[in-house]
Amino acid sequence: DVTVVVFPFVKAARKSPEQYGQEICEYLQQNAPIVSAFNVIKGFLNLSIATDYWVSQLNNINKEETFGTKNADKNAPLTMIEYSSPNTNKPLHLGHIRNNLLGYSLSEIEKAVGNNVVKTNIVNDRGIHICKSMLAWQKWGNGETPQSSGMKGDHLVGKYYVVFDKEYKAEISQLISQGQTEEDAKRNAPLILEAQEMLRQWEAGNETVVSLWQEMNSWVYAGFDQTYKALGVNFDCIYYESETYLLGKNKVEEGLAKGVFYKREDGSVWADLTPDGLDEKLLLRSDGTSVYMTQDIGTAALRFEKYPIDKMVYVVGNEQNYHFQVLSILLDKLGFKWGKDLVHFSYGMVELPEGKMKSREGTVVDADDLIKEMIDTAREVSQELGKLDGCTTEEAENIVRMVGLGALKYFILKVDPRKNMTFNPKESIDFNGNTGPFIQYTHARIKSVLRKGAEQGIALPESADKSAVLNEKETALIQLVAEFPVIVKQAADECSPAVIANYTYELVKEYNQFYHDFSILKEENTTVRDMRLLLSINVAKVIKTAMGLLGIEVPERM
RNA sequence: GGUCCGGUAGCUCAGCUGGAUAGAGCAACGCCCUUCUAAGGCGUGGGUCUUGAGUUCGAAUCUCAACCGGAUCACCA
Repeated sequence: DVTVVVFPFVKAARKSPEQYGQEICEYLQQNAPIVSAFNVIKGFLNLSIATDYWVSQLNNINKEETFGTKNADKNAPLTMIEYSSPNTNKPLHLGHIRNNLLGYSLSEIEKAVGNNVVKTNIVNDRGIHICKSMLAWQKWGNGETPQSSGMKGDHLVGKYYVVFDKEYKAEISQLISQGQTEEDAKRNAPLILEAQEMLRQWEAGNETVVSLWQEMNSWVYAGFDQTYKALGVNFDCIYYESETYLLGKNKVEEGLAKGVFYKREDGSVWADLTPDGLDEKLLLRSDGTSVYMTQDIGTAALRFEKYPIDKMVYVVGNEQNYHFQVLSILLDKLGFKWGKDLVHFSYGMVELPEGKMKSREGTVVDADDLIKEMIDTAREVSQELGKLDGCTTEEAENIVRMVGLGALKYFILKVDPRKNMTFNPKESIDFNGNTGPFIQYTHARIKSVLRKGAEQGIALPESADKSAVLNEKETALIQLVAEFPVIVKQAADECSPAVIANYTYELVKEYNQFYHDFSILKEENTTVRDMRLLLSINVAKVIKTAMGLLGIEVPERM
């Protein structure tokens, strides 16, 4: 009799031959009544476990200049990633931070798997919301500027957006007390009428309005640049809605001519998506002006004209799932072959313990405030622990900045991007446990060992000797390090920086145990010592590379 | 109401392409610095993986249903 045993090999990659062999043997003992087969397999596995297997793995790893990161050649596929897309009427907040970090990390990961990447941004620099800030500034600003007030430009403009909202609400409640319904009051309040008039003036090219608009936007851009710089994100090309919002109209007109869309009696243009299981969608208002969707069609067309894009990724919150579903179908209907292929990287919202952030209710976590708080906390912790006592102020500040930002970025990137996440401002972000600083600390520790080694005249090894005997921690570490390129690939496939974050944590945890249990420089057997040094060097390299993919810097000491 | 997403320890999250005793961190308690950085390591307690059926040798993982929570369905962006 012959019994065929099918054994799951799926997880085999993460286990050593010893572990895996033992598993197979145990399984067979329990499940397969074939003693001879059991013995054959056992014998085979014993043969396959060469003593120098893991050492040679380590040497292979060491030969790779970088881990899973290649320099893309010109012919490699081009991925365009859009992220950030802020409105220019208020400063960036925690939601934007998540968007920015995900977008940036995603582009780094795309590069790491060999693609060319163009990072882009669409700035919503026009519309009624900007007019609200402008109007409030005109009425109550007394000519205040970033220079005169010392305020960051985006915060200044945001302040007047809030002022508008306050005054607008006051008008509404007054109108309601005069007997109007809430709906009517919202529509008839003098302030909103004035803002709408201002938007019409802007579209008509009124010089005063346009120059005010330009001035206030320039304040905002200066502010945004500062925040982007602090966060360490950047863009290869930036699109402005004011320059692209009319372009979609042509495409819609073409679609209308082709009979893809239809016009209603009042002159508005619609797409009928009921065959796709969706509703009807407005594309041009009855007065001929364009809406959000029209603009996105135009911007997409513009981008594809300029770049040979193979993959277009929109990093936009999951509240816009419907929008991108529709956009994809519309582009397809218009005959753009890439319409169906666009990727909406739909990330979850950042929520506070009491619920969603609402800018109107002032329950937003401001990006600049948060960044500053994180760095301040890092400074306090460092001082308490006396970690940076030997450093110059400049060095210390740089390290403190890296650690504070590392804590913030890792906190956000370690969770699955698709899921909503909770941020509790009262319980500030931790510096212990599964955190950015924990990982940075391990890197600094390794660097410290290497420095000490150099001081003692121990040369850094080029390769490990095959006679080195490995302990369990060491083989586990080599396995983890060797796995890194697979992880990067997986992160790219799943569009998930969190995969890299969680892997790095696992690696670092393992290294800390090793570090605690075994000494490196004090090891008397130089073969073992060199192997450990080589292992440490490679762990540090992986940490640095992996954190780099998350946009997190790692210090040499901390 | 239609569509989509989620529900794992007190809290924040991994694990989900089916596989062994469901893992971390935080919080609580206890231990370890004359030894390469204690932002570290070790240990203890803490679970009906929302519920119920189904498929399977085997389900946190796949299917269906229910319950709970969120998003979305604008002549806003």
